[in-house]
Amino acid sequence: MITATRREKYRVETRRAILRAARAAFLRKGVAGISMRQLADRVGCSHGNLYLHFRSKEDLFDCLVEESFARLAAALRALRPPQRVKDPVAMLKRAARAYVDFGLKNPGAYEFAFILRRSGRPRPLKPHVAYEYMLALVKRCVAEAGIRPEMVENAGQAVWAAVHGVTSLLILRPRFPWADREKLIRRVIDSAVDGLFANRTD
Amino acid sequence: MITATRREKYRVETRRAILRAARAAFLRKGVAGISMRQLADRVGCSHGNLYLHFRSKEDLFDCLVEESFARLAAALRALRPPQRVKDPVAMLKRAARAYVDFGLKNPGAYEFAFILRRSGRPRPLKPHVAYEYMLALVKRCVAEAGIRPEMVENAGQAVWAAVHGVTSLLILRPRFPWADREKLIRRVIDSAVDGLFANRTD
Amino acid sequence: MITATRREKYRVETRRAILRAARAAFLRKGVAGISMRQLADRVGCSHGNLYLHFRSKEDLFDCLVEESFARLAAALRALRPPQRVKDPVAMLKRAARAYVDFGLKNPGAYEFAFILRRSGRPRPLKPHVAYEYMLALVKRCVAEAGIRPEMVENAGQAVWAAVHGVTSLLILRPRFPWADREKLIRRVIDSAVDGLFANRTD
Amino acid sequence: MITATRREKYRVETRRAILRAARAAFLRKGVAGISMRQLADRVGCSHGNLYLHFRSKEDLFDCLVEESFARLAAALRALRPPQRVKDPVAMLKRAARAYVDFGLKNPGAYEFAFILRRSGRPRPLKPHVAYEYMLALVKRCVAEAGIRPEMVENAGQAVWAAVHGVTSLLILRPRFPWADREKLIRRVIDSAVDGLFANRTD
DNA sequence: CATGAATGAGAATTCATTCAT
DNA sequence: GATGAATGAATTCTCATTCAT
Repeated sequence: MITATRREKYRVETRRAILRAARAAFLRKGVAGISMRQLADRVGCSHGNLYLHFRSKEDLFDCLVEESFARLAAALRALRPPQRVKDPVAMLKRAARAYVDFGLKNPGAYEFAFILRRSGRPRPLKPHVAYEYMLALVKRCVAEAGIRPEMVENAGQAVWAAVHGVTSLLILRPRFPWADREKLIRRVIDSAVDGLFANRTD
Repeated sequence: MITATRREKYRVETRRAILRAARAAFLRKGVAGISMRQLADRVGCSHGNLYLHFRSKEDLFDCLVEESFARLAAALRALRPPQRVKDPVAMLKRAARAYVDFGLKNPGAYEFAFILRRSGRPRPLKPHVAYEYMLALVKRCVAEAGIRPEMVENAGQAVWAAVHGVTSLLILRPRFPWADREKLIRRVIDSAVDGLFANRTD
Repeated sequence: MITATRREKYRVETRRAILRAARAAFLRKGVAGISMRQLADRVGCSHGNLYLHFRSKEDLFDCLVEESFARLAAALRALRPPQRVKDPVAMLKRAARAYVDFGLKNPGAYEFAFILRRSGRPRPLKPHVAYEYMLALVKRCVAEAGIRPEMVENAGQAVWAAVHGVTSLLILRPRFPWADREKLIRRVIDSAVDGLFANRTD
Repeated sequence: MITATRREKYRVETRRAILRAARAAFLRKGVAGISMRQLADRVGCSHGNLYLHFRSKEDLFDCLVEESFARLAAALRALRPPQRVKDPVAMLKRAARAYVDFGLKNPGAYEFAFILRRSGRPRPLKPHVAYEYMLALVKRCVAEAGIRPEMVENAGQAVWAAVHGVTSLLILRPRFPWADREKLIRRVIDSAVDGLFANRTD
């Protein structure tokens, strides 16, 4: 029925509007810093309405986190799949860059996904698409360089650590007098990736 | 007077007990997730009592942060001062390592210093002893390598970003299947520091 | 819509009930002597509910003050407008009498308007309809008597002071052994008004 | 014993210091606006100490009120006793003026004595020295003028009402744009006193 | 005598959530 | 489906008061 479809569409739109407003509001004021009432005001609906779309504030928060992961996955999927890459080193740098860019453009999502703790319950041990994607690229680099196969995981984790470091610092301390964000990001990525191919004896 | 001394001692002990309990509680539940009343319960005193030692919840949090910075500063002061170092590159690596080690041994302190936010407002811009210490070392490296003086700050920040990355990931995700923490730390540091001396054209 | 109207009506009723209870409670216990919780108990609703109608306790108090002024204004508007009065002296006495009568018939309103203070801060400078009305009458008397124009304000304030004196004393000290309230009021007003036309050299 | 005397002296001094500070503080911030702690700070002693001199905050307040009455009585006693006055009319005006001056110089005391309500308990029906003093003067005027003896009380109350009016208004509304306080006071008093001798038929 | 640590009741206010309309 | 009035628990923080030292 058309009516049902329309309604459904409307429902989805409202839900999206809520999520969008919540993302922005939580980002600026913090999760605890925004009330359901204030959120409803920003959405332009009654606060009671929010409960027709989300069971609770926590549920709304959970949806945002999930959405965040989905966004990050999409950002990485927009790059060429690792298997078809010709220059894996360059590609690894581009992937790392995409990761950082995602974090800076979606700081709220990044915080939800990689920084914030949920009060009480332990963080779920989800596999990170991002990490797995970079790991796949690192594997592709094995042939090209002196990376011993047993070091692949370690290498991938090192790259992840570095990019996470620059991303999270830029997000958490936006007012620190960073010399040049652009150059900083490039340098961190270059060092981390190039360092993979240095001769190590450990 | 003996009485005064005893009182003072008692005061300090209570204050410490509060700080200890607050550190643990804030870490587990988040700053916004614990109320002064709950905190008082954990300390074993009345909630009004907390306000005899700290002007407000925010003040209490700030004290924890400051304490954390002080601990980190002490850990770095145990190293040789930058001016007297003979091999600054090696020293930079050792400093970075000390930084990571401090974070892993004092995860709570590290979180307070570099990860947690006061609810809402951005944290004031305090100088980081850690960053400044490493920056001083990077400056000492200028003569040795191709670091252009105007890039010193950028270089220091890149090193900080990398070490912060590995430290915070290891703290926040202790159950992630890290391949080898020891090697991971070394690799991140080596890459970050060695990367400073690579030829760049940016 | 009927529903909306009903709701609105209900809202207004609740608001009125709160104002009524607050007026009584504040008068008996003082503004600082009644808490929002106690007030809610007297109204018969939750204390949270009060905040749906008034932003704060201060706001509630201000509404009561404003209401009082409005009532007094209405009482004076029932008299002939100053411009059309033929015998301004008699009219001034009648206005003064109306002022006193209002105070005695609405002691609560009078207290809110002219006696009670918001805790701490001085009350904002509102124009007093009562004072302005009497001032206008005094101006009309200028032609008739030896009141120098530059003394008009002073004269008006003197009349106000006298009528306020008798009104407030009768309200605040109802059990004082007043000889004869009626004669007292008349005497105070007569003296104050007649005194305006006495020859003074100051 | 000398020691006991000295101690007693010290005690009295401290008590006085507390009363002095309390009078000033209550006046500026209101009774509910100052806490015992803040008061102790202003006195320069511990808050616990206050309780060695006054059983409670209310007790302290009561003492202030009593002191206020005593001060007013002293201010009036400084004038010539009514019986020995030669020109009772002039003296009545001077007494009225002394009353107003006392109020303006001790606004806190005046508020305590004549304006404020105690929460709950009704105001004690103490005889007012001030009123009685003025009443005595009015009696002395009887011979001089056409005041019928049975109107003496009424006349005295009318004068009191007028002077109370100007005093309390000047105290409660210090920011009102009074034209000229000095002339206002004089006019109110003159009108009230002179009005006593006007021919009335009531 | 004086101190000040401690208490616990209570202040104003905000919040997430429910539910009759 | 949407509204918004109502709730009551929870929040931070202040206060008068007590009492061991």
